[in-house]
Amino acid sequence: MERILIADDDKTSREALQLALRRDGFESLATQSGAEVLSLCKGENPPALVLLEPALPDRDGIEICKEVRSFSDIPVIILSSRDDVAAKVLGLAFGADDYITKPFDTREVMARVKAVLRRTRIHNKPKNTLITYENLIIDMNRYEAKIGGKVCELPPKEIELLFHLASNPNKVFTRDELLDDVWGFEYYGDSRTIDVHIKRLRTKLDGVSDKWFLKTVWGVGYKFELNE
Amino acid sequence: MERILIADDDKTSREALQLALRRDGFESLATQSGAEVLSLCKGENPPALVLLEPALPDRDGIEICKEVRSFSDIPVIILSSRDDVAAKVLGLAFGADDYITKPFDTREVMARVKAVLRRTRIHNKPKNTLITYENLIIDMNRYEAKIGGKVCELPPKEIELLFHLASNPNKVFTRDELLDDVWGFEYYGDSRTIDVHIKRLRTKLDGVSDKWFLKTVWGVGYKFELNE
DNA sequence: TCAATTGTTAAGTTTCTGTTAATAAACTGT
DNA sequence: ACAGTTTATTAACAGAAACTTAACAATTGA
Repeated sequence: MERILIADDDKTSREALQLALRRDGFESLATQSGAEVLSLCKGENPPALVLLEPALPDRDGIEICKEVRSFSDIPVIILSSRDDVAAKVLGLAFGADDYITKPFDTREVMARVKAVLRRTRIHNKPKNTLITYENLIIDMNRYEAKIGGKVCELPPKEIELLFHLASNPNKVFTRDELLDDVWGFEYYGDSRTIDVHIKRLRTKLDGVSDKWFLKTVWGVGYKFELNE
Repeated sequence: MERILIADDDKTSREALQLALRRDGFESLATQSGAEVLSLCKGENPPALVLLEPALPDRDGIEICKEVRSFSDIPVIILSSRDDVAAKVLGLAFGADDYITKPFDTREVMARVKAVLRRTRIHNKPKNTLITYENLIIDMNRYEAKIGGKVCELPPKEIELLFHLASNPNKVFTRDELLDDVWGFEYYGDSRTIDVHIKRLRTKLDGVSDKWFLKTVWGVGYKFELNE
């Protein structure tokens, strides 16, 4: 779930935005302080996007935008008042991704939030997308695996798990590492889940090759074992 | 002969520009309406460049610039008044290629027009507008598809989507990527839209060939699957 | 205006995913 | 080697998530 940070000192706007965000399945987080925007963006778990009112009490919004841009790519949408053209202009000049004029229609805000997230998501997609071994090809571009020339349909979680293991052949991963790497940082669930997915992969890759297979490392985790 | 579109509500400017353009061997075309700028740029025979005064009577010039950029690469030069800094900056932020401050020297305008055209011509390499596979031809020049020799009428969005998918056979596109690539960055809409268009395409291409079809990649997106 | 295209919504269906619990296997200390 | 303990395998189920589809609403252009 993506978290959106709302920085606005007007309570009414803030609440309207939080409500709209929640309705569309976003997590939200509000502050009135520019300093806090910065510390949240710098912190452990930065928001996916910032909705920024440029006239915050403690700091100039444009400065905030500039500074956020100096250390991260977190997208920023400026929530300027109708007549505050200067803020819009400067914001965009300093790297804001969009602007919205107050008073706003929350549906428009949501649409723009989604559009900006969509745009920014695109260019951080994985680069290295193809792995080939003896009679095994994993192509994350096509989202399919070829085993002995035959295309094997694998659901997303399974192919991602296989891809991750096969990207580091012979390296053992603990279940916790796999949950972090494949399921993602914030996943909270039982690590037996891994076992089940390994099992499902195994039944599909069963006896295909003796050069590679999914090996259990007892008491530790799993690895993609590759010989010769 | 390249055609330049002048969008300005001031008759004096317009005539000065038209004269200068003609003298340098350009065709010109003038309007006072923002809506017309858009329809001309979208039309059959779009201009090679737009000279845009941001304060048009019917629409905000910046919006126009943004919108033109959302569906094409036609270069735009902003003709802002001396004190309208906001328009300049916003215009550039939204993809304008240059700006000129009024009152202008027509020789300077011509120099910039030529410079911008030179720059953009380099990028506008001829695009591949024809795709052919086993009994499928997509001709984006004519905006039509032939399937088994028979012309199949497809509305614009559908053929654009099909063309884009078919341009990268077997590659999976997420809904977000398709919205960006086919609908454009500025599109604010729901990604379920993709599903509906896929469905419409499918009913039209149904069972035409077993060499290719539109495939759902569960949890990821869609692809144009091509065999052999 | 009408008709065609495009976008939205919601119900219905399919596929996948995580959990549980029973069973099997591997290790441990004696 | 044995009993006891820990860990892994497996199948079955329930719920969640994703896709399909149809019908309707909005938009666009003739």
